[in-house]
Amino acid sequence: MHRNDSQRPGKPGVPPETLQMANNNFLSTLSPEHCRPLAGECMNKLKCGAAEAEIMNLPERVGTFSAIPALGGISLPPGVIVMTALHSPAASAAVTDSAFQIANLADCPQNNSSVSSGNPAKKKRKRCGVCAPCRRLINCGVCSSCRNRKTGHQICKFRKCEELKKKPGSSLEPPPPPFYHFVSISQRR
DNA sequence: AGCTACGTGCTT
DNA sequence: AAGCACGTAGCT
Repeated sequence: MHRNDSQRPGKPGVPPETLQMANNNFLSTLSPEHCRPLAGECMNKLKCGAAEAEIMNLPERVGTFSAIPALGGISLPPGVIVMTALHSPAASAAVTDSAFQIANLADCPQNNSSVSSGNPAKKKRKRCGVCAPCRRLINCGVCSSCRNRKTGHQICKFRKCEELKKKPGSSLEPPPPPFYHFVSISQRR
């Protein structure tokens, strides 16, 4: 049958083609469960252990700024908007409320120790983790890459990183340095 | 050891 | 040019 090897069993009655892509395909919420999609793969896998803990604890800690260790646990009045430059993994993780920041964090060069030196020439590139395809969590199951998974060894076409689609040499834009993130502590009073 | 998926050459 | 097939890097 057409059971794709990458489709999770999920609901028995639902054929793979009718997977609610909009629901689970993106990291819209932050929970360990959501971060454990098919094939045991989760974007860049949140390797920053401490930072991950910060993320998970965030909801309980919003309100005072103890949620941002980098700020030293400062308490701020409601309505204050904090602008953080995500240079510090800890700070970025603490203010994270979207997959963008998570991916950014996991993808930060400081944490990329795998390609640690030597010849960058022949190394495999890694997905950026922030583009729409990268944020997609579930294979479509119908594209050629999904169907030819056994022989093709390619990721679902809808999940193929935009950066990896480009030729290795053609990354015109250097990575944007600090990514400013606005946090509204209390939207309204 | 096994799996996923990037890189690349070949085919269409 | 696009798609397919294969080797293998990188990771668990």
